[in-house]
Amino acid sequence: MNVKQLEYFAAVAEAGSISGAARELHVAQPPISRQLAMLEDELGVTLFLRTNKGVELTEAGRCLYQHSRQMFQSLRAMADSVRDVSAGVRGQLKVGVIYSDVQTATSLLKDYHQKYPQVELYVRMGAPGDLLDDLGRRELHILFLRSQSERSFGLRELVLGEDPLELVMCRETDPAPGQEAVPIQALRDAPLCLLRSDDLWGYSRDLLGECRRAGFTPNVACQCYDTPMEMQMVQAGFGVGFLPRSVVAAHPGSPLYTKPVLGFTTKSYPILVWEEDPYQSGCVKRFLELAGEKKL
Amino acid sequence: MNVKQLEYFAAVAEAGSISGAARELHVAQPPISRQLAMLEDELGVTLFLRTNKGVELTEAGRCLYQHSRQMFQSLRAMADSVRDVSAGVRGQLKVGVIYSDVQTATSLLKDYHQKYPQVELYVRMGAPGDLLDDLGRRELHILFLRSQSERSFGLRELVLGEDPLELVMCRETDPAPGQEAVPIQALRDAPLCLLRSDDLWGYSRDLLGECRRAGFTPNVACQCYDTPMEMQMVQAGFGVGFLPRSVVAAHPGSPLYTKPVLGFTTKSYPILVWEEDPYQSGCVKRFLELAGEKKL
DNA sequence: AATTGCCATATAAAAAAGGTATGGAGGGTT
DNA sequence: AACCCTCCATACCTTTTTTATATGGCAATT
Repeated sequence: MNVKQLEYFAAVAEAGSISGAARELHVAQPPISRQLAMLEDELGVTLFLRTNKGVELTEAGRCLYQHSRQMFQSLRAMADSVRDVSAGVRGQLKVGVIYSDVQTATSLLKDYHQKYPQVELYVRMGAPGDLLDDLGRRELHILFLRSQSERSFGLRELVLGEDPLELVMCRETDPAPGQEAVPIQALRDAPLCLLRSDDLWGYSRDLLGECRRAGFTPNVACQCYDTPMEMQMVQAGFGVGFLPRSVVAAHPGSPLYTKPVLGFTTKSYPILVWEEDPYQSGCVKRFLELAGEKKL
Repeated sequence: MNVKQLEYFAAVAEAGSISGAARELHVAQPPISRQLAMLEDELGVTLFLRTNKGVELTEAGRCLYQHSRQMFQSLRAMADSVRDVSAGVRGQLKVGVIYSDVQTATSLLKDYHQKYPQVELYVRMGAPGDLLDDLGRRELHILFLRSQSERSFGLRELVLGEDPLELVMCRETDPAPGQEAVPIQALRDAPLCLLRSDDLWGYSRDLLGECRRAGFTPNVACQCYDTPMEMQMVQAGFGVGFLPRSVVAAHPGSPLYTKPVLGFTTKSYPILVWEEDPYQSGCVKRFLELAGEKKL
């Protein structure tokens, strides 16, 4: 059974005659007769009653006609669907996001979803190491990370913005109350809650280095495995945290607030990370395009 | 787009390589390469990533693969469906039944439905004239009628059985209480409820002729257009009816009962009537076959 | 009786698909 | 490092399939 045979068949059914269908299809009459006969042969069924002024569908022919209409529609839908997937209009996009990039990610993903509403989005939050593992296993397409994550070979990245690193505190733990910025010396006695320094974020290390340069070793009250936990600890009064400003700014109702460290200008950069791959899926390509535009 | 192209494509997708699919399909490798390229060209889409040890589906390819599996299934289902319709295993059967044939019809249709459960049955009850009109308009395939209906040209019929014509009465109107059969003379004074004599049933006429031969003209209290109405009138005490025995026997709880007219042997024959047509639909053919077997 | 429109068949021409030979590319092996 | 092996793509030729042309039969209409 052939698509062309079905098309001929449907044309004959609609024209009510073989020669009529031939005129409609701009082919000669005998080929249609023959293809029809072959179709009937293959099915072992009479599809038309041949009368002297045309042909008439049998019950089986009517059945085939209905099915073939659906078949044509399915074929069109299939082609469209495939083209959409290829263009990145339809498909799947699996994204990993570290805790501190939630705001950046949700904002960009919102724009993306508005532009490509048919793409199924899968989003997971996690520690950068886990996310990078999943990226390597091709279980994620794109990660939202921070710039100081360690680089693996074959990964590409796109900087999405910049984010000053600031101290996080609440009123009770503020090491420099009333001041806009905190002098580094004010950290001499303030207990700190930092992200684990052997984790992929490097900025805790940077702060410690700054303190050492200022002549003291700070009091690290707690090492946190992830950003939300650090914020919880800071909020509980364990000490002063140190995070990208936007992370804290994203919780407007929170008692926490941030202040820059005087003279400390190192910044954190939210980045996209993905596998180098010349045959990237359409969805990933479109997403990266959009991210590139948004950044400009 | 071609079914063969889809088959090649699916085989390649399953084998993971073009040459593997070629071995599987017992064709050379280049034709498959070529058909695949043509399919990709037509869709404007890359379906496989060519690697050095085979090929790998792209997202679009995966999409096409899923669709094509469904497509193959639909094609098979279509062919099966068409063959079933042609064989009369699936389809529609539209049947008309006169009032007095309800028992015969339901019994035969029950057997038919048991044997061909996938056929959609449409059943309507009506006066023989209306049913014959619908048969002529091809809105019904088969009628259950009685033998004395007038014959139209091009109609065929099959006798399904025989049914003695008997008087219908209740205790109050019994013209020969205590007797097994009613002598014709007992009808001299009994009011009769008969089916319209110019209707297609002729047996009312036969009874009147019998009375005339016995030397009297009976008292026709009421002419009924249909059998159920006649039974209602008889039950209401208007008079004695005259119907095929099975019609009354089908109402076991009824106060009505029948008795033969002494010496009256004309019978009513339930028949099937259908259009003479060499290209009868499969369902009709199977139904008539079954009716023929049952009769034997 | 002749004409017309329809479908089916036979044959020749065109198109499509398949087969063979071959080359380049990337891995693995010696 | 040279070689071989597998895989895919291309070129070219052969076979098959499909189309077009010509023709005949059939039934209905003029």
